[in-house]
Amino acid sequence: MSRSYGQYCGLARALDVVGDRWNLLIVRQLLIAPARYRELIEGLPGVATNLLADRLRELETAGVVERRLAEEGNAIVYALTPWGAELREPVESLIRWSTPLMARGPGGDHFCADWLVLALSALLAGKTAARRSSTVGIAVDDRLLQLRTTRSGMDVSLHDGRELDAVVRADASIVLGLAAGVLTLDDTLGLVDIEGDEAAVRTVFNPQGPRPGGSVRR
Amino acid sequence: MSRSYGQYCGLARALDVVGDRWNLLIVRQLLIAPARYRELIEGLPGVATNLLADRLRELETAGVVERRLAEEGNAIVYALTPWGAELREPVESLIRWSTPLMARGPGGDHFCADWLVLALSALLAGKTAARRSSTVGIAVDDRLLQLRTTRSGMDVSLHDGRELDAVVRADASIVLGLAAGVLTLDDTLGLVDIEGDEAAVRTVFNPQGPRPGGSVRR
DNA sequence: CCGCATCCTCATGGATACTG
DNA sequence: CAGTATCCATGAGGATGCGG
Repeated sequence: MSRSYGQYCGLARALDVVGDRWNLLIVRQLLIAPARYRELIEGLPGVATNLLADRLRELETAGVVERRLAEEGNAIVYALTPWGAELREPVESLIRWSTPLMARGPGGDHFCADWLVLALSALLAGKTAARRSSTVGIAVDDRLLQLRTTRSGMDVSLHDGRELDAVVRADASIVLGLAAGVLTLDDTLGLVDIEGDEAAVRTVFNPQGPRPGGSVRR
Repeated sequence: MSRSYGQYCGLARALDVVGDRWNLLIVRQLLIAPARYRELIEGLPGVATNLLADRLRELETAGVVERRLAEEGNAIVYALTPWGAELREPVESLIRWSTPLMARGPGGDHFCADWLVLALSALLAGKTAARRSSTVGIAVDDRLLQLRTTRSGMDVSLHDGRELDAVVRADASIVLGLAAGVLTLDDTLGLVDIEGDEAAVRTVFNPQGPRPGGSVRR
């Protein structure tokens, strides 16, 4: 790979830059948050260290990734350039497209709760009816994500320590089902733990409110 | 390649299906129009014949592509399944992202005017102010595309023989510049040929009308 | 002709060991 | 910790063959 398609076509030229194996997954990790080399290795199970180094160099010369110096000390942090960050749209489009593939469940695949940051962003965009601002935590495994809704839109990220109006705990596949609209909170009684302001959680995952006849837990 | 990432992540699973080299370009060709094997070879300069056969089989078993029998006779025609056609969104997102890469111009790359069907669709979506319905032809090299605008949106395809309100002729890079909003019709005096209803063309490429002080040709 | 399948060569990816 | 270096398996690319 790394060989150019040699076609004057937007898709072909885009793939010349990000079409090589692992490249878009590196972008995924950096869309979740800037990261150090070691964190990238951990967030990309299966990648070979030399490949990661090669890809980071290629993406840097292409203008997608940049190396920064960490605030504390001399550590290197990789982050997306502004143009690289614009890959959020195509990446989230692919995540939406993959819904039928995710419905099979995890199988034996690796899983990292951080990946849900992008999936939630992709699946909930434009769907959450935010009548009021709130910040909801999503706890999966031992990771905590946060979902902020405002009148102007929503934003998903890793938890940054701020106060949460509510916390939901559930398996990844449940969270994905809720976000994709395949499941409702009422469908998943007993599989989802809610602490705090349940109404805030419903605003995110179940805007139309409880179903006629559905019971509300807790 | 063709090796799975083994990650329970929408992006990784999407790339397991369409991330292999050539796969998304095959999808591109089929988004433009269903095609026969020979047409795919011609629209994918550089692909090896065995690779194309392999990829088509993989995409078929994955449920992205299907083989159909041509109306006349026993020829095989490849087309996208409904799920495969939903790749239009991620593909057009990547095309929008690639705008800086296309601004360099064609260089020595292959070019096929059909590819503009997707680029125009990606770049003009939501931008054309269609006060009235019209059908405009775009002539590049010896190919003719058509662009239909209605109040409900727009649609780009290969010309299907219907009557055209106007025909624009220009180089690919000019057409792309116009579609991306980097160029206006007034910028490109002498580089764009317009026959027929010029107002219909402006509705597509230059909704805000001629610039203050800009002159109108013909 | 069209629609592939085979064969061969070489670049690329994957795994592991190693180094500043 | 942040990468290189090395070796080997795999996959891409090109030419060619072959049945319908």
